[in-house]
Amino acid sequence: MKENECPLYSSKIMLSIGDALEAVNGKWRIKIIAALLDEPKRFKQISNLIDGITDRMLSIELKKLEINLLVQRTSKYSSQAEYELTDHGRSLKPLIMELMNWGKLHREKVIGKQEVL
Amino acid sequence: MKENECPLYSSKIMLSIGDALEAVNGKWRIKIIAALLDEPKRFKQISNLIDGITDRMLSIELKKLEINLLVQRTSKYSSQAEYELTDHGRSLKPLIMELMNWGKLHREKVIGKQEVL
DNA sequence: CCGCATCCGCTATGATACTG
DNA sequence: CAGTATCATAGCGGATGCGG
Repeated sequence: MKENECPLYSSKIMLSIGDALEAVNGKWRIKIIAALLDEPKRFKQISNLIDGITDRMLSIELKKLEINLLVQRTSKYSSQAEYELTDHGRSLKPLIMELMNWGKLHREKVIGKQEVL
Repeated sequence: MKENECPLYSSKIMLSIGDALEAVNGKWRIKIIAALLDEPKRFKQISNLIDGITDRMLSIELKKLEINLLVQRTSKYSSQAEYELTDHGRSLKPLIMELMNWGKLHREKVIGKQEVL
């Protein structure tokens, strides 16, 4: 039975979706990963790329990403730490691409036409 | 300039990601869409497919999905309403597939190996 | 300047009971 | 069956300020 053809609402599927959401959900984590997709960056660089994020949230979310083995912190010296994606983190790239494309589409279709959400 | 080659952290990209996340974020909305991917369903059917969701949350999230034009409610009679995805909602299918596959991978790689998050 | 901790309000989510 | 109303609460996220 091919995975992609089996009932979309099976509980195994829901479980997988739940797992993925847990690792990645919230306002910031996807954006942090997107910011790191091309190359390792330092705290402040990431912070500058993500509009609206506070140091506090960036710090917290980076930690969660480390726990989930998506981001690896390479502390050279103190105050010189760099953050980079693990291979596993990089495996999110297709997902992020999809999200990006869909977001563009969604903006065109829905946002702006109704001024809400 | 090809979209997939341009800097991943450009603010336009971040904006798209933000738009997508807004439409879809939270614990439940992706799962609700997944539950509706194959065919229209009624309130209770959806609720039964999504482990842990309460009537209250399902009601609230369905409303948000309607506002974002992802789900359409076809009220036949009262107490016989059906929910189905709009075309726009269906356009999330590749994203959900990606999420699902990645979630499976993530569970194998990370969850269970460390019992956390 | 870099990252993190404390304090705190607010929003998202939950439990439960109720209505048509 | 298909929701809504009320109440409670954990965690998110912002402001600010501390310690390298």
